[in-house]
Amino acid sequence: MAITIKDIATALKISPSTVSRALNDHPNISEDTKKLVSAKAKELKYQTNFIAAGLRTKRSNSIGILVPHITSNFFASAIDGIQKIVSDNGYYTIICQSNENYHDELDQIKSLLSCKVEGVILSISSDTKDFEHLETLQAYDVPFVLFDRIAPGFDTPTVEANDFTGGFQAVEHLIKRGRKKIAHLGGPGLLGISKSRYEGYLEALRTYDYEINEDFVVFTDPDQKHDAIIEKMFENPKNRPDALFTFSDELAVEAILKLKKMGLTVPREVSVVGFGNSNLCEIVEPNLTSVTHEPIEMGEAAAELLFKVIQKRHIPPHQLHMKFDSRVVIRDSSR
Amino acid sequence: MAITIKDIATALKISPSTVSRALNDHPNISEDTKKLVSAKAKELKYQTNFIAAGLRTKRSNSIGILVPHITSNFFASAIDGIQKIVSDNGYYTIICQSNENYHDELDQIKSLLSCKVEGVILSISSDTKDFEHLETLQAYDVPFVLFDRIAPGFDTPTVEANDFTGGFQAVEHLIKRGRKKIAHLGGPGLLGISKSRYEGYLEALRTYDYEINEDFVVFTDPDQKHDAIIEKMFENPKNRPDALFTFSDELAVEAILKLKKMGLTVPREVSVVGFGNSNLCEIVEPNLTSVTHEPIEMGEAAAELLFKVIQKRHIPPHQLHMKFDSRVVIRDSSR
DNA sequence: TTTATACATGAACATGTTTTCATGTATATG
DNA sequence: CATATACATGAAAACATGTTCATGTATAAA
Repeated sequence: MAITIKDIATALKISPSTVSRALNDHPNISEDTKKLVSAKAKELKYQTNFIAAGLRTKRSNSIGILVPHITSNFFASAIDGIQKIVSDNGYYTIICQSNENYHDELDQIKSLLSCKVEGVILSISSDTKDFEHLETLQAYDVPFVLFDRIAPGFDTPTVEANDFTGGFQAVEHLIKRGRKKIAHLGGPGLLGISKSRYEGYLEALRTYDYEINEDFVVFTDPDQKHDAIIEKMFENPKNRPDALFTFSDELAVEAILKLKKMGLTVPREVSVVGFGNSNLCEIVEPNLTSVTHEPIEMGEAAAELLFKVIQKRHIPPHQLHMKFDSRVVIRDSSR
Repeated sequence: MAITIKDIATALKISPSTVSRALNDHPNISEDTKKLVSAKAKELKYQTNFIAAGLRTKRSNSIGILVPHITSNFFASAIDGIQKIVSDNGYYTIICQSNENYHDELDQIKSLLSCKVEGVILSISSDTKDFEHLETLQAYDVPFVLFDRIAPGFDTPTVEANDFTGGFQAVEHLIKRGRKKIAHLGGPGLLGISKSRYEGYLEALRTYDYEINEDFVVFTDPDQKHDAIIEKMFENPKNRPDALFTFSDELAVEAILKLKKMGLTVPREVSVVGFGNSNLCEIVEPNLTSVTHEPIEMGEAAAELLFKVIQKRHIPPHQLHMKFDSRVVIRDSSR
């Protein structure tokens, strides 16, 4: 049987209230009894029952994290960053996955509400078109921070990469390498980050007076086979792109593998630039040039923002919507 | 303000007890009132307060997962498998990382105890020498399942890969390819799985009457630089291994990259076999031959076992300690 | 001496649910 | 008709904690 504050109370012949206050370092309690209580607590190996405490205070000491999937370099590392801050604050995390699926996302939000999490860090799925569930969060007064993939029109902090400039820089880099026909393999069409990276691509082309060729742009689904798309994009020798900027490193790797299978050499015939600067970059051959995307720093920032909201501390306006700038890490795939 | 069972009760002019029973599908409640209650619950968007329910029932509807780190292909996928079963059972998970660090592991166990998780799936860190914290779990009557990396001598279910036969098969494969001097880059020395894979390596050598050369075996630390180790192992042309079996795919990839830098061709001069059959295998050049290690299936099995213990259902002895057999997936790195 | 004030503590209630025990009604059995 | 039984429900306790309110003591101020 687990021991409670009552046990400590009877052992010391004082009231449970005093024990509770002593443990919570309440100013009304004398130093003497505080010492007595904490000594006894240690002796009896007392562990706070967070459930009971939470029921009373309506605080669960937990926050929820909802991401599309944890088996992804970016999100796994982001969670890493979040958890660091969260445990520093004495909280714990409940991690949920939406599997890039709107209905799962809804369910998970509901279950987070049932757990009475005090806040949520969330990255919307590529399947999500409407945002009623976020309104539900607001209705229940559960603060949340939108992470990486943000939903527009909510008065809540956001943490994202500067996808636009990231895309711009990637393409600018290819242009400066002398590439003339630059293609783009985009992400899921519904996602804002897909659009932003694509806009960056477009803007770079415009800036350098490049012609925009719609055949050179394809948006992809996450669970789709991409081989055929890549093949189609590069099969015509007369009108073949000589460079490719992809939405993610994963896509870039797929592309490199496929291009090599098609007998095209990277980077000589086709240069490739990915997005994410993940560990894959130094494994694939040739090593992949990529745009940085800092999951750990972004995760930490998101968690810190969330705690500021939870603690109702003031957030200076310029910190409310954080954009992490990217840079291009040049490797062999575009040299 | 969140809606409670009382709100439903007053709205329907019945008692909270009836509402509770109706929601929990208690047999004493008539079908009519059940329908009435669930309709009202839906109308008011009632969400069970798991905290309050948990206080009463001493059940938290949560289980803990404690792994060395979630940013690893294997553990991320394992968590995926676990979560599938867990959410099917109406539970949620609290995921903690030990960062391969014994003290963090202790802390996390304590915090899981405070959260009153009903069970724990855990994979010990490579730093863990003693197992007092597991005795604490037992003392508090919290059931746990040891996952992948097991601690010896506990009367609790275990789920692991058959690392011994995995190692054996990997090396047997290299032998059958005609390799004569087979080296082994092992995992952290304290881990049972490192030892088992190494034992499999040894046993294969013995079975085929190979000489055992101690210079060809090195155990590695997880946060150590491995380049120097690999260089040393292969620098001497007179006594250079012609094959390498590594503890993990990550190590194998590191080895392949380093070997190529050293001007050695894989697989002609050195064949390499990894362990894990992760997504890296088809990215690295040449594609990596590897031993399968099924994280999703193992995760599912662990979760199912844990629920059997939690529900005090009988576990047939042969299911108590599950070993997942591996097979060698042959790719270019050993062809 | 009386009154105010600070301080340390205890009694009792509140949190939202589940569950035991009690209760009342309707039906079946003797 | 009286009693037993099943059934549907309500009242109240229980879970472990935090917190409000009350209380008593000791010290300081008038």
